[in-house]
Amino acid sequence: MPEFLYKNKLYYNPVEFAMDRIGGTWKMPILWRLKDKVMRYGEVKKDIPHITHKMLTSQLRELEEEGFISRKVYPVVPPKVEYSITRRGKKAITIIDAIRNYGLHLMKDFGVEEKKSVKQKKSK
Amino acid sequence: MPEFLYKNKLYYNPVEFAMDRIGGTWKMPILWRLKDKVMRYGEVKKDIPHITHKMLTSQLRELEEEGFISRKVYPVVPPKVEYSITRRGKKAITIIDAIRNYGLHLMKDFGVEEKKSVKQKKSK
DNA sequence: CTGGATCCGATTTGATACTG
DNA sequence: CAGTATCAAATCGGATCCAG
Repeated sequence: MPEFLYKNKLYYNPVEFAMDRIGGTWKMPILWRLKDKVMRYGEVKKDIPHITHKMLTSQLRELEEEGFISRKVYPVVPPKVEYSITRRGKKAITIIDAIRNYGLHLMKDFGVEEKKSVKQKKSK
Repeated sequence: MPEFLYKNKLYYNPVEFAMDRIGGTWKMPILWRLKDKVMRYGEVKKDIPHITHKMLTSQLRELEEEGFISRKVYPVVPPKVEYSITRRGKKAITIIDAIRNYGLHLMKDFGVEEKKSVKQKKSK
């Protein structure tokens, strides 16, 4: 089994490495929203209603540090900050799209309905 | 944003649903090993050296409960248990393969060597 | 408006001991 | 050999307050 270190953490396979970069609950949803538009902090926050302030800032920070998005600060008052996707981030969109489609397939397979406020199973 | 319930947990998108089924540190590596062969508990354990006994049993249990693998117990002493991949698990292999390839791409992009050599850490 | 820091409970994971 | 139980450590996430 291949194993390697990155940022002082030991990884056992490429899947784990990829998931540490763009995995977790929020990174993919954030990247997905930035895939074809520049957005301000508040816009992203509004677009992902359930994310907390703490999680959004920390996840944006990590995505920026690892080069998936870029951050542009306008020196105005009040502050204005715009986030946009980078080339590396665009590459991630490809796999996110694949995972998303697989997720939709799985939901169907498990009989889960993708509808707001509806919590029932589909009869087979 | 679509949202739905499954097993009393609230999901906000298909990606999150998929990752909850086959994500985490160990599920994909386990499925990957079972993709074309039947293996006993001890064989999987040996093949994934760093996984702890507790994590392997719990992850195998979850994968079984959600239909990605099946478990066959031989009523002998000492116990013999074989794990094999199901149709649903095979479907997962497709996306795992894609994520794995993306991970390899990312590693190259980040300049990480897929060898047991110790790579230099980056400052945060 | 954006972001950082702190407290703290919840969840996850590892180590270890025990069982048939 | 395969699996279960328990305790403790580590990590994660939410709420809240402060700052430029």
